[in-house]
Amino acid sequence: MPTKTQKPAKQLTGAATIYDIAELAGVNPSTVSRALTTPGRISAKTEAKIRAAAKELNYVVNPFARALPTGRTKTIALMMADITNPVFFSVIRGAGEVAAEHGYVLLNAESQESSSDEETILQRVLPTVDAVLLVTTRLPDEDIQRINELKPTVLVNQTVPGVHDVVPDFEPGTTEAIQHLAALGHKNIAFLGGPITSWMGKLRWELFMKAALKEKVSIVEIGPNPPTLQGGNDALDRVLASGVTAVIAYNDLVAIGLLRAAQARGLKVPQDLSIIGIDNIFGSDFTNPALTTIQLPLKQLGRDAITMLLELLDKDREDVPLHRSELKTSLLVRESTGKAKA
Amino acid sequence: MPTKTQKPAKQLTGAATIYDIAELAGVNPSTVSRALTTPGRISAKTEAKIRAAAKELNYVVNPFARALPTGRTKTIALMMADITNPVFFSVIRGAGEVAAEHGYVLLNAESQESSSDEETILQRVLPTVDAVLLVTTRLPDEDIQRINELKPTVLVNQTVPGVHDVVPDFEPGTTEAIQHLAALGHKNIAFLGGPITSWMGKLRWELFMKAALKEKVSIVEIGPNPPTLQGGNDALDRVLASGVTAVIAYNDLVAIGLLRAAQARGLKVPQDLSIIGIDNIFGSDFTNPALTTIQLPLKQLGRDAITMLLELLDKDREDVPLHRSELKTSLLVRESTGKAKA
DNA sequence: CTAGGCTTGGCAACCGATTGACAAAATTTG
DNA sequence: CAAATTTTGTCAATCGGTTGCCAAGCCTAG
Repeated sequence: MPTKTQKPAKQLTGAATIYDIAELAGVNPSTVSRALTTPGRISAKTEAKIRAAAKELNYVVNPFARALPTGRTKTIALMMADITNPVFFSVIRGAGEVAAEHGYVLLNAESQESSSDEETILQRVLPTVDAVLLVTTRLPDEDIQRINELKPTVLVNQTVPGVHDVVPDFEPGTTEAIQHLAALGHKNIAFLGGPITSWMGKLRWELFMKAALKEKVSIVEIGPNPPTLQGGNDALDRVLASGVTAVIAYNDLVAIGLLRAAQARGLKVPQDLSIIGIDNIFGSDFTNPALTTIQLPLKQLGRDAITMLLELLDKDREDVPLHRSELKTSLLVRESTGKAKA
Repeated sequence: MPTKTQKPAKQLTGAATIYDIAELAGVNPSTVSRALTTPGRISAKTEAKIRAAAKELNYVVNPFARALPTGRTKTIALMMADITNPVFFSVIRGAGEVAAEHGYVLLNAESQESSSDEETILQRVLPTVDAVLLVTTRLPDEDIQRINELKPTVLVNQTVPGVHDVVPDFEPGTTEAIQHLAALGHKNIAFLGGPITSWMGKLRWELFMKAALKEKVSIVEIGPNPPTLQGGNDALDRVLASGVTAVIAYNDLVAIGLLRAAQARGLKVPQDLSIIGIDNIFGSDFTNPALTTIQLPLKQLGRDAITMLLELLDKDREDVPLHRSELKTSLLVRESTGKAKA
C-alpha cells in the first residue's frame, strides 16, 4: 500500500491546482477543496493558511474540473435573436451585472433570427450551462418547454405556458402615450403594427385600444409592417391616407423610418404629424426632432431575469412564481410629439 | 481483481455518455471515444455501429469532460470595454459567424471600461477558453502580453509588441475624407480628438495631418474630448472659436453630439459647418442631416480576427504573421458635409 | 482521570472523456 | 502453413476538483 497519493499536477493549463496549494500548505488536497468551498468546515487557522497559499499561487478554480462532479458550471446562456439589435443592449448589460455579482458568467449567443440555428446553438451550449435566458426567441413553444425541462429557463418579454418569465407591465406607458396625445388635441391616432406573428404586438394593440376607448379618441391599426426602418418608411403612404394626426409605432426603428420618410416628403414633425416610438433604443435621441418614446426598463428587466434564474437555481424550482411583471413602462416625452394640427 | 470496469454512468446531466453508447454497441468506452474523435482508427464496421448507437441515444459530448484531459474547450473569449457600444456589434457578429462555422462558441465579456474589472473577468474566464479576442481593452501592454503567453490572443484595432493583431488600414478613409472636404472648398479643418490615451486617436491624427499636408489644407486638433455625445456637445465652443468650416470627429458619437449642439445653437449643417464622423455606428443615419462618416469594415474585422485565432490554435504559432491589415476604411458620404461657407 | 461527543483532516471513489501501451485478431508474406 | 506485420480493440491512468465515510484529536463533563 503506497502512501504517495500526491499527484504531480502537470499544469496542463498553466494554472495552479489545489494539489499545488495542498503541498504548499502541507495539507491534503481535499482539505483545500473544503476550505475553499465549504466555509466553516475547516478550522479557521488551517483555512487561513490555505487561503494564503492559494493567493500566493494565484489560484483560480478550474470550472471544468468542478463542473464534472457537480454539474454546475456557473455559466448562464443568454440567447437572443440578434445581438446587434439595440433593444437587447441594456438587457445584456443588466443581466451581465447581476450574473457577475453572483460569480456567474454569461454566454451570449444569437440565433440570427433563425429558429434552426437557434436549436443547433442551444444543443451545443446547453450541456455547458446551468441555466438559460431566452430574450427574443424564434423557437416554438414546445421547444421552449423542452429546454425548460432540461435546464432552468426564463423568458424575457414573452410568455409560454409553464415557463418562467419576466415581462414588464405595458399598461402605464400605453395609457400615458394615449393621454399625452389626447391632451395635445389628437383625435385620430394610428398604431403602426409589427410582424403579424408578434406576441408583443398583439398585446400592445389591445392595450392601446383600451386606453383610446377610455380617452375617447379613435385609433386604427395600420399593418402589418416589418419591424425595421424600411418598414416605417414604407408605411408613410398608408399613414397619410388614413388622415390621422398622430402615430404610435411598433418600435423605435419603425418610428424613425416613418419620421425620416415624412421629413423627406416635406412634412414637419411634430407640426404636421406626431410620432411616438416604443423601446427607447440607443440612437432614438439622435433624430431631429428627438423621438418621443415609450421606454421599457430594459436593464432592470435583464437584472430581474437573472435574479429569477438564480432563485430557480437555488431553492426548489416550485416556490418561484412563474410570472414577474412589477416593472413599469413609461412615456419619455421628447420632441416628436406636439399639438394636433387644427 | 474484478473485471467489472463498466461504470454505471449516473446520468448527472441527464445526457447520454460514451459508457451508454459502449454498452449499447457492445464495445469498450474508449473504443467509442476513438470512433467519434479519431476517424480511421477504428474499423468502419464498428464505427458505423457506434455512430448508430450514438445517434439513437442522442449523444452530445460533454465539453467539460473533454476539456479536462485535453485542455481544449472550443470556446473563445471576446473581451470588450462596453457591450453596449454599437461599434462592437458588427465585430461580434462577424466573429460569432466564423467561430460557429468552426464549431467554436464565443463567450462575450465586457469590462465596463474598468481595467481592474477586466482583469478579474479575464482571470475567471481564461481557464475556460482556448483563446482570447481583445477588442477594446483598457489593459496595459504588459498584461496583454502576459495573457498572450497563457492563451493565443488577438487584438482588434490595436497593436502591442509581440501580440497578434488585426487592424484596418485607416489611410484610404482618412485621405478620402480630407480630399472630400478639400473638394468642397474647405481650407480650415479641425480634428476633434478623443481621450488622450487613445492609441487609435494618435494614429488617426497623424494620418489626417499627412493627408491635409498633401491636399494643402490646414488642420488643427481640438481636444482631448471624452468619446461620447457629451464630449462632442461640449466641444462646440472651441470649434466655433477656431474658425474652421469643417470638423472630423474622433468617432460618430462625438460627431453627433457636436451636430446636435450646433443645431441647438441655430447653426445649419452642412451650410454653416460640415461634420464627419468615424465608425459608421448604428444610428449614425438617424440624424438629420444623416452623418457623413468614415466606415470601418467591422464585421470583416471580427471575421478576420477569429480566423487568425483559429490559425494560431491550429498550427505552430510561429508561422502566423503578427499583423494583418488588408481591410480598408472608406468614406461614406451622406448629408452632413457640404460646400464651405464663402 | 476517563467516557462520550464534536471537530477536523485524510482517504479514496467518483464525474466523463482522452490516450499511451499493449494484447488479441486479422492479414500479409516467406 | 508458420512467422512477421499490421490492424483493431481493451486496459488503465489521467485531467482537477468534490464529497461520503472514517479515524484521530480535542474538549467538556461526570
